[in-house]
Amino acid sequence: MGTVSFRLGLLGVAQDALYASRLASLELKPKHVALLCILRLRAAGSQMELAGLLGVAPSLVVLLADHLEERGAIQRVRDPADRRRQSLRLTEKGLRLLASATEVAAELDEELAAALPAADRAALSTALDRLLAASPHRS
Amino acid sequence: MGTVSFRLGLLGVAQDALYASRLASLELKPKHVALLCILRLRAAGSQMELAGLLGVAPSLVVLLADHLEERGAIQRVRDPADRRRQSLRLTEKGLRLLASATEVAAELDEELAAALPAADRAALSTALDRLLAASPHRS
DNA sequence: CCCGGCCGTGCAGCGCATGAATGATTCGGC
DNA sequence: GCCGAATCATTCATGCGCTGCACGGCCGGG
Repeated sequence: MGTVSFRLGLLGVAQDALYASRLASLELKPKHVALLCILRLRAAGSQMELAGLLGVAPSLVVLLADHLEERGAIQRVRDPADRRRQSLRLTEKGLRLLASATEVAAELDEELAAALPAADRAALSTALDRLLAASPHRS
Repeated sequence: MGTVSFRLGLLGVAQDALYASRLASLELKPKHVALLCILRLRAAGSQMELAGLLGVAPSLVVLLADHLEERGAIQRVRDPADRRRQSLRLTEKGLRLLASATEVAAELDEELAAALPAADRAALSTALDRLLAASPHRS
């Protein structure tokens, strides 16, 4: 199996599971972090838009947002221009929560780095960046 | 989110889902391919061992092996030395099936390569190799 | 020979995610 | 200005992958 995509899938799924377990103490899942991450750099217009960016069904965004709202990490604000839409806003608490989640990911990075020469680390990072930028649901 | 692990997880999960959908025509899932892949380069001693290598529960290996056996891709052979164990053997048909699955993955690689300079491609490949080699369930 | 432990297997349950149905809201045609 | 079609958020029922547990067959030491 010399294919990149297959190995990328294997490692990615494993990494996702690992990250999920480490995230348990924060009572979050990777998908929640992804949502917060998107909100941080581009304030979302609607949940539909988020569903597209995340690549999941709109009904799932509802559940994710519910959980984050209960936690006080985000606010649901009815768009005054179009009262069907809910604009999700990141709160201070949400920003701190995202920082904690990022911290956890940084710890994983260190463990990953232990098995990877510094040169490979940088190359991997830029490669992932470019793939993510070209990905259908970019973030 | 500058962390490598998080982006690796995102892309990996997406790639896995994409690969799964492309694999539908072969009536296989990525986990099946992973199993075949392991069998190809190290003939497995027991299903327990495979469960460890795949990082899944032993009862799942049963289902995966069932499906592959019905397809004639593998054979279950009772280990004569220890009749509790089942030695899984890759058949000719299984080898061809794995080749088809690899072909599908290669097509995905081309699509991936379209968004990635050749230099990055090679760097990504070696990085994934090293991470996989250092991974708890190495294959 | 028997008993504790391991292997494979069947089964029930859990969690994530989807798709269809509902209700509220907006927009376009006339 | 009104009415039907389209859109958004939400809920619910469903499917599916995976796990944990219990059972039966099989091994090795006492």
